[in-house]
Amino acid sequence: MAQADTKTRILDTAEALLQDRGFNAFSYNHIAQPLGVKNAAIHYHFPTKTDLGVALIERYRARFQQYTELLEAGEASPVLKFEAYLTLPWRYLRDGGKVCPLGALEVEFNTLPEEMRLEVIALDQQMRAWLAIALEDGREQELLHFEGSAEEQAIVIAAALQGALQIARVTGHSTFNTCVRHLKQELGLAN
Amino acid sequence: MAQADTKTRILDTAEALLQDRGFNAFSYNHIAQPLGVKNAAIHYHFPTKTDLGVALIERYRARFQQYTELLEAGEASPVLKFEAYLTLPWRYLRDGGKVCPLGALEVEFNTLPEEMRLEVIALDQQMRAWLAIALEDGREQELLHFEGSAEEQAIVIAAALQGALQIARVTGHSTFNTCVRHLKQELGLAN
DNA sequence: CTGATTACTTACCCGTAGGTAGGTTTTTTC
DNA sequence: GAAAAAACCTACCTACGGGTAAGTAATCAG
Repeated sequence: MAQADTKTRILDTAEALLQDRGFNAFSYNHIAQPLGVKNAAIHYHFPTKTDLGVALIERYRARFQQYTELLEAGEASPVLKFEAYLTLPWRYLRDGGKVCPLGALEVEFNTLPEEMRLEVIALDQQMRAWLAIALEDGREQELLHFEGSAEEQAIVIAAALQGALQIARVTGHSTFNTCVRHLKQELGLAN
Repeated sequence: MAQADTKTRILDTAEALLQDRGFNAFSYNHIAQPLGVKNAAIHYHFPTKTDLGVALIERYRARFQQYTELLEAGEASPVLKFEAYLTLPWRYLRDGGKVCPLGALEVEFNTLPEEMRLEVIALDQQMRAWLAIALEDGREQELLHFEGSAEEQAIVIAAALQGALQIARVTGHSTFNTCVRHLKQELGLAN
């Protein structure tokens, strides 16, 4: 816990690799080298790659939790919450054309160890459940407009954003912006 | 070219593996074993994995080409074309919870050799361009309703389907159906 | 000041990945 | 029916994957 926290730097590097290349496409050495450390050092902090994967997803979850708590504490409006949700993939795209971690993990889902799968499911539900509540609140306050259940709407939004991030890799960033604009319009939001 | 065409069976197996586990997560042995053949046999037909990958995507392209030509020949209406487009991911999902090949390849895009990347881009554009034309025709004939350009609409549809297939892995098949229903409604289609 | 703990390194191990060289069998071609 | 081409198999190679054991340097706790 002295020099800039190696454990955190490992997670940071692994996270970037996950969203850049996928979980199966990076190794302990891919993490170790940029940190100027040997791969055994990674094993010291995360004995197996499964451990690392689980820790990664748990950190996403904790971060999302904090993020939403901050929004709740700030009495954010449903519209702001929705836009805050959009900010996440938007940052991924801007930060080197990264992809949504859930998308990456879901594509490789059948190769993941059970422990990681459970975390993926938990993260997916956590995020979409929160979005659904925000959407429902927005509709009740007549700020957002849509038909069907809020859960269904949340699925469509999550799916579109996830897919858009991926397609943006081959078609350019505008793809993502197009999707966002479309989703906003659909919900009756300006611009 | 005698006993059921090994080359085709290799591509079939590789295709299933790609959509089940991703490109980096299967090896020549994963293909060879179910075919009752040694991995050198795969190398005989596809010297490198890149060759195999390129051949795979080219086959997707050829198949889509045939599929659309059939629809054009049958004078399919824009609505039928749109529904035919929906059929593709729907089959993937039914066929063992597979994922859209484009989604899988895009997630791993940064790990793919240049030759494969070019094919991915070509497949992506081929599919979305065709969809866009169908959508535009549908709007002109007042069968489909949407705002903005058809290309943009095609992006949103492709992204949503792609993402929905992935999310369906952790949330169940209904996720995908929800998205499809939503997209149809949005275009002004019944059911 | 010492013993224990933390955070590593060095030096391995084994399995698998993609790939190759050369031989063998089967099929085709003339 | 012989030569040639196609479709493999055997046996291997090297590189890298995840992972481990044992040692070391530095810090910390009493």
